[in-house]
Amino acid sequence: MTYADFMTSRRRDKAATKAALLEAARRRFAQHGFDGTGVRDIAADAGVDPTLIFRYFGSKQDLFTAAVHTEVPPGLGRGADPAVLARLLVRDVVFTDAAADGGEHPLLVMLRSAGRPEVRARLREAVCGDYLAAFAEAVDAPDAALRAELVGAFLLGMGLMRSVVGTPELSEAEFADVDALVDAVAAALTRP
Amino acid sequence: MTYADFMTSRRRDKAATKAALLEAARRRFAQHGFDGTGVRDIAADAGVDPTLIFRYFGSKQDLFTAAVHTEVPPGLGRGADPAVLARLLVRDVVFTDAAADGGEHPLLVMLRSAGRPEVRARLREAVCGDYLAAFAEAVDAPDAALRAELVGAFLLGMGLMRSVVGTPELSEAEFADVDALVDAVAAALTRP
DNA sequence: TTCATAAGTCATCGGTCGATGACAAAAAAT
DNA sequence: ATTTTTTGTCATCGACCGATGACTTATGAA
Repeated sequence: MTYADFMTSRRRDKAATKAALLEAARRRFAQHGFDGTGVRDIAADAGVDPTLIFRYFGSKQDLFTAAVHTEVPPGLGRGADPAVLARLLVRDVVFTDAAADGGEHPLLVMLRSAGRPEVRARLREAVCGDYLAAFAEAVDAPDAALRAELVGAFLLGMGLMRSVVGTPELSEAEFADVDALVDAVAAALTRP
Repeated sequence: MTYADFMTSRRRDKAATKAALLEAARRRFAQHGFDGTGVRDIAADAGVDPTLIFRYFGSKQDLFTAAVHTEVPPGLGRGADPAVLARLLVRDVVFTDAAADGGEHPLLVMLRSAGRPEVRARLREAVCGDYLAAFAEAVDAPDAALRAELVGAFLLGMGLMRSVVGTPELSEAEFADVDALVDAVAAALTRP
């Protein structure tokens, strides 16, 4: 049931309105970036009056922040094997189903709006703090941090190829198609 | 000698003005994206009147197109070893000196403005046609195209980590620091 | 020196943007 | 049934943006 359908049956539901705005914002921001998206666009997608954005979120920037707020790392335990960590992340964030999960992954959404300094700072924070730290700890080498960043580069690049560049093979691929190759790359980067 | 210095000594030079606009545009677009950059910003950086953009390039969009116009692939010969091809590209496009070369590499500039459909189309064209094709030809495997895209993802991801995310190790690294690791990844992806 | 033209400047337009505050209507409380 | 509070709507503002056309000034040929 879409939000519009909902509004025809039961009207005036603050929580549902906010949720609809958040999902619409995530989609718009992911596709067109922060600057390329207007509050009127988001509101139209959500079937809602544009001014509700300011009432409920304060500003367009605050709505963006709320939309890309990522609930920290999933269940990636520290100290695990870096290669399985990489495969886990590829499965869960790179090959996440954008249609099902209420929009694209926050990291990719931020990536498309990285022109804004605050967004870039938050992105760096999320990538380095939440994700790369786990890798760097798990790698046993003098240049562990560099290797971790290279693993991150590979994953981010895959997400980019799929959702931004739209390269033919990767866009259509399933996780199983790349599992072995991801494992090989992660092994090459984490085993000295 | 900057353009401003030039203007104080010898004035009214169409070619120099166009060049200054192109360089300023490349820098601004790379840092803030197409939507985040105004014609007045570019003109101010170039020390030039904003209306000259329209006189010399037609529109902001046309200036962008001219700024990211990439002079096709460098000297990457077909049929070479994929691993040395990868290292060559990493050295020449990922680790290109943004300060020296008149701004960032066109691919990264486009990446930051990928919200616009025309830009995304041109980016896909450049990535797939000019770069990945050479890889796919050189790889001898049934899934050569997919492997080539994964190599591309790795390179693009590295560029992104350096210029957008600003990850600490990769941002400060020299080509020599990653040469061996890049070679290892390329080998893992291209040798079955 | 004069004058034609190339190069740069100025004033301004219409449109869109984010944001505000006054207002209307629907639920909920009394 | 009346009042209160929540939820959504409307009109509009000031700022900025890309773009245009008329105007001014420098340059180089005659």
